[in-house]
Amino acid sequence: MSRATLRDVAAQAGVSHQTVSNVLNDHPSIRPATRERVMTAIRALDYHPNAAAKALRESRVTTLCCAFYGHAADDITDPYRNLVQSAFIAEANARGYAITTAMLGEEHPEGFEALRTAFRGRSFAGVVVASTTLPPERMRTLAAWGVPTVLFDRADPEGELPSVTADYVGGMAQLVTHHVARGRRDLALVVPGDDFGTSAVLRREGFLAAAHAHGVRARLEEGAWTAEAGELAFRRLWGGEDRPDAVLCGNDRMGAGALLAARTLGVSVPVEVAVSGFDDFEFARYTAPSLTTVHLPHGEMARLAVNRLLDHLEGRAPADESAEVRLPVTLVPRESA
Amino acid sequence: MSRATLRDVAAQAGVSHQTVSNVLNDHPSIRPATRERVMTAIRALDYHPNAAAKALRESRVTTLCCAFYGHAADDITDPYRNLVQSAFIAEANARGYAITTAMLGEEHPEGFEALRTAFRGRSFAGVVVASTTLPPERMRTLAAWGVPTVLFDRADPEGELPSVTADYVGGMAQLVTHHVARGRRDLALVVPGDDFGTSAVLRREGFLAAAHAHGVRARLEEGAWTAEAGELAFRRLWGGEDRPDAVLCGNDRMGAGALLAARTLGVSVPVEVAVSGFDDFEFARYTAPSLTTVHLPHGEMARLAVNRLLDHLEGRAPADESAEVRLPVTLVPRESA
DNA sequence: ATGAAAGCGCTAACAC
DNA sequence: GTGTTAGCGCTTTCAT
Repeated sequence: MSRATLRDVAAQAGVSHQTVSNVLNDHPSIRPATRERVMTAIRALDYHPNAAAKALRESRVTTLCCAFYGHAADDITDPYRNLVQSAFIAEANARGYAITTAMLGEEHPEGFEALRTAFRGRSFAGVVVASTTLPPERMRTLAAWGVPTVLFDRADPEGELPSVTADYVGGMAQLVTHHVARGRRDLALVVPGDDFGTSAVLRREGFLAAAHAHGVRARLEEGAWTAEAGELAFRRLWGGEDRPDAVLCGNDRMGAGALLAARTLGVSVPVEVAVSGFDDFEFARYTAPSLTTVHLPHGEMARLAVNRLLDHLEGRAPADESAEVRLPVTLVPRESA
Repeated sequence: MSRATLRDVAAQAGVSHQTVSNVLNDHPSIRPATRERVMTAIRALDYHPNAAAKALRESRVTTLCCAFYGHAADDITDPYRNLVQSAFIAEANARGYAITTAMLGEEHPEGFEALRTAFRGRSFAGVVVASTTLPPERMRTLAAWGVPTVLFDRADPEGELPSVTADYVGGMAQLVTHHVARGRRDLALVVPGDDFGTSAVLRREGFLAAAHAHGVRARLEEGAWTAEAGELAFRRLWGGEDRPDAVLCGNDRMGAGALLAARTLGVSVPVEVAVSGFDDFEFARYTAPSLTTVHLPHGEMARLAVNRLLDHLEGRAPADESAEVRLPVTLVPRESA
């Protein structure tokens, strides 16, 4: 039932186990007849090579790790993960690699230790870390550990680790321009504050710069990346005397939360206030009103990240290996703004 | 930088490599002093055991596969996957196993071959297949291949493979009772038709039985598990002369789609028609109106599935090993019904 | 073109 | 208690 080995195949085919190995690895100069005989035996015995033995002998790993970093509580339902992971898996599989997934966060530092152990123990060859908030110290640690890494959705401030990101600054600028073009003059952006996330910082900077360029008022309101945080932030903004006429949210989940708050408070969107998100996840179409947002090419980003990692691992890395690759984004106007 | 082996540690500690192995595996009767010396050497050399060598020697695998089955296009953004996978990973890690993830679907039959190859090649010890639509033939195949399997969200009609599901019938009954209690008398259920999914079949049966018990009208409208399908189904139902007064959807994504259709058509929910979903995903709170639904304990289901698989693999399987474990669900009334 | 020998890093036997 | 021997299943020399 379970195990046929190379030698079993060899015996069955009447050759040495070596020859079987050669057939399997498409070695040149195997006689077609031999090859055929071996293949028949392989099929007859339903032989499948033992991955561990192969890995051990070749000291070569064909597994990649896909690590998500964040607060478990916040991110466990984050819809962008599906898309990202699906693309990782598809792309890695296409290049002959398997994917293991890890969940990382400062609340569970043992996760990092486990990652290190797994890497040193040759359980995976390299990692893509998907996160908007990975602390720079962690990047330094990964680099120091020598783990081949590609950052996803987050650049390395030191420029040491390669990364794949989107044009957050440009996206925010497009959004601000859109709001201003529709007559908004008092914009508020809800984003996490000091969360180590250049992603948040860039969204903030893009927002402030664009608002300034247009000569409109710009203010910031703090909120985590969750729907609930968007809800609370909107309530705070609306609770004051001095209400903005557009509430931009750092992502779509927050946008959905803000829309709920508006609805609960009886605030008409987009008449009284415009609301926008960022990311363009599936349900941005299904909020009421539907959510104006910026589309990030998450699938493409994920494919790119995997390919950069694999190019590095397979030694065909380009010159700009540690650079940040920043993909363009597109404004998606809907009903909310 | 990269590799210290058992023998390096042994040399450093001045013992045989076996002793190091014994220390690592907490063998009885190692002198504390020796142990201490070995541990110091391990730390000094930053030694981490090679997973492949260990696996090869022990012919024991500590990786589990988490396979999602479905139309890639439909399911790639399915929010329930996050939750399920996070729970898989957390639970498996807690018991010392890693998780690889695979995406399966009939459009890519080579995925099944790859799964088989990986299993036979001892890349993973067992699999949890998450799917509402896995065809029974595939179950038979997995069973025939001898892959230790636990089905998630889908029972085996033959009762051969163990499964973890939720009480779809009971959930639908609760939902129907809820609608009827609020005066609805003409209920339509949108679910996939002949999709091999007992999950769909059970939802359908629960619906029909409950409606019949309450003596109200019940009809079926076909639609896949996506938001778009919910949208289209609602439009069809509303396009006819004979409109229902409640539209029950097979899941929340469809429910969100139905709500969008209602809004677009100017139909007031829940005044003119009630709408409900099933699953209770994050955004059920954020649709407008918020979506009445049935909460499935996905996290608990996932933990259970992993534990059943591991109990089986580790030989501490209970008597009812191949049974379906069906978890209770709870009605979550919101604004839409 | 094919076979024999060696060894990847580890653990399970048994000997000392 | 600790060391020696053997071998998990495979690929890489090197002979033939």
